[in-house]
Amino acid sequence: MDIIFHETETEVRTADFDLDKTFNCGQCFRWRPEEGAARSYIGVAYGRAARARQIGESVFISGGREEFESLWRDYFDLGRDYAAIRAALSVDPYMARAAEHGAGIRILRQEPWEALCTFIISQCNNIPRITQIVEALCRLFGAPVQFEGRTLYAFPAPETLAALREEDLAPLRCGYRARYIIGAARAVAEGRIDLEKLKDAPERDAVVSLKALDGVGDKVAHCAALFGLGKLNAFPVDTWMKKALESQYGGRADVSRFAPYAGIAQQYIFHYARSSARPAS
DNA sequence: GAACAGGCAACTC
DNA sequence: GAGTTGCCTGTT
Repeated sequence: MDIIFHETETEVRTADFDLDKTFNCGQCFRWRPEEGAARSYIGVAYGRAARARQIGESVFISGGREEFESLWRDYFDLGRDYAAIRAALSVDPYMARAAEHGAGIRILRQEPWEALCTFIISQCNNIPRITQIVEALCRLFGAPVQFEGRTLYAFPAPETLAALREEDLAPLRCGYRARYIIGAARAVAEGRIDLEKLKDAPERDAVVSLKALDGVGDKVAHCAALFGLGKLNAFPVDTWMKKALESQYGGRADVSRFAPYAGIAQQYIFHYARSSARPAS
């Protein structure tokens, strides 16, 4: 992997980074395709706005060395050897195909609160609507961030949402999830759950702590652990995964074969199952 | 109108 | 403990 610092952008050159797959494999909801530009996205993470665009095997991320080293290198998980992980995960023909198909996906290290909150919103919702609700949440309650003359919004802090009432979330049209969002925000803001601390806890303990929150079950807890706490062995099972596991392993999937990277295996399977069910984009 | 969408909790037996 | 049902809202 080569890192090249240009005047206003940092170039990451590697065969193992595919922006389209990384942003569209369902792990995040805050990177939007830039209109009129292919393979170019604008998003906000950790309160910083950026453009990420890809040309061939080069990904260009806005910002210089300081910003790249302090944020984007970790955010895009660029220190990890995904090719070696794919090889280790290829323990059966199906998994090998899924891994091959998902080459280039990187698990983003998102803000813990953002991951928890967006996956609470995701329950029983489709992706366009999740994106819409998350955007509205940020627009209404997030801090504005200027980027190239446009105003974007950071993900709202738990403290901000903790001060709201359920009715304040009515414009989001997120239904019964409003109660869960406020409840989780208060738990975080009041220190009843310490997400930063859970980053260092064993995955099993982190999942148990997350599930103590109202509205957080197995699936959401594993998503928050995988995408927000860096627990790469967390294995969220949603309806897509259920179908894929059922058809490939007869419902008796032995996830321990994928340790310690079951979460990455999950992303490969999820992406593979979904893209073979839809016309290629 | 009914069924469903990247679940969860409360309730049943 | 496995299975069922209501929940907000929007789309098909």
